Amino acid sequence: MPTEPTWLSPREDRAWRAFMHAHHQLAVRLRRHLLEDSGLTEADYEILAVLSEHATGSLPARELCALLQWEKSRLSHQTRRMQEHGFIVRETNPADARSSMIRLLPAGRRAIEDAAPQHVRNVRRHFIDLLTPAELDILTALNERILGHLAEDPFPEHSTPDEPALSP
Amino acid sequence: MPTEPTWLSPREDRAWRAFMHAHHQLAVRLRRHLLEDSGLTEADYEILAVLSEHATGSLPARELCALLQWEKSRLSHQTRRMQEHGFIVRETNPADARSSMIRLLPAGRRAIEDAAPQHVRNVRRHFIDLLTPAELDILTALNERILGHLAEDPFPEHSTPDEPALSP
DNA sequence: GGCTCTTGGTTGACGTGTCAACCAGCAGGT
DNA sequence: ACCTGCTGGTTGACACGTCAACCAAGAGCC
Repeated sequence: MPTEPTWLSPREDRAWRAFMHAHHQLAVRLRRHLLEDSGLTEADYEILAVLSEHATGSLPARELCALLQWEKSRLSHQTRRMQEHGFIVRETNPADARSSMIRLLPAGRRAIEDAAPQHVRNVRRHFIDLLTPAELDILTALNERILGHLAEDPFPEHSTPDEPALSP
Repeated sequence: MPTEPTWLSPREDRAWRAFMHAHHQLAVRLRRHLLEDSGLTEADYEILAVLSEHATGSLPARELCALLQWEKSRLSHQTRRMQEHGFIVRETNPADARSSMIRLLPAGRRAIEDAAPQHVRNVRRHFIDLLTPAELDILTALNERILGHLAEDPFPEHSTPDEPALSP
């Protein structure tokens, strides 16, 4: 039987490059627009978007992590910076002394409310408006298939990094 | 006339999230595989791939920049690191004393030749194999449309950063 | 109560990418 | 020749994300 070819065919290669490139270029463009007309980073925006969608404007860090699919250390660094900018505060959770609550401050709410409309316009301009509704649905289906496959085929976990597994 | 809605519809939002997420998750996965089974970074891989495709194994930095669509400073940092790893050397270009040539070293060629087959397998496993040829072509067309739009609608250039435009 | 295990979060170090500044060398005009 | 501008490349400072180590507080069990 023929083994799988080592290389991608020109057509496959083109598909692969287009896929990676399109996303990357689009992400770069949107980041620059966002930063230029609102001073927010993509990371800032994501945090503020999630927080502002929650009535209380306050979430445990753990939940933020889960919603954003971020590593906890990344969230910790990011929230420290945002606290210095006055967008949020980290306060201790009375229900669990280990946990910390991330609370949206007025400055943070103002920032996201100022930034969001223009950002959404840019998403439309560079993505949504280029596709018919049917194409949009196809694209969603294919991308979700890729995501689904990644989810059900997890990365081989790195044999717990904490305990160094020594024999004294 | 109805103005454009400020927010994305649920369907649009889903499409947008799937697009961004699928690419990001896939990129993360491939980076981890690559690093784990060949010790190469994505950036290393890209450089080595381009160099190894050229018969001479040597290119002016400027051309590498253009091929990879990288910033020149990024290339400079990256090539310095890779020179320290012994994958490449930077040598002066006899034809133009400003320019520097990036030359692939044997260790670099060995590295890319060892890494490529497994990397291609991973691209197939997590991307190509999930799609029928027809779907692959559709996806290519849509992604290339997005790329084309970005290309013909360039980011408003930042009023030349170098000259500070002062009035003495 | 004590003992261990787990969970939630922080920190520091490191590799990477971007930006602005800088510098040397080429090119064009006079 | 000279001056001016442009081009190719390097550097340093900074923001970001990942990893491993660490710490403190809960949970489970004797």
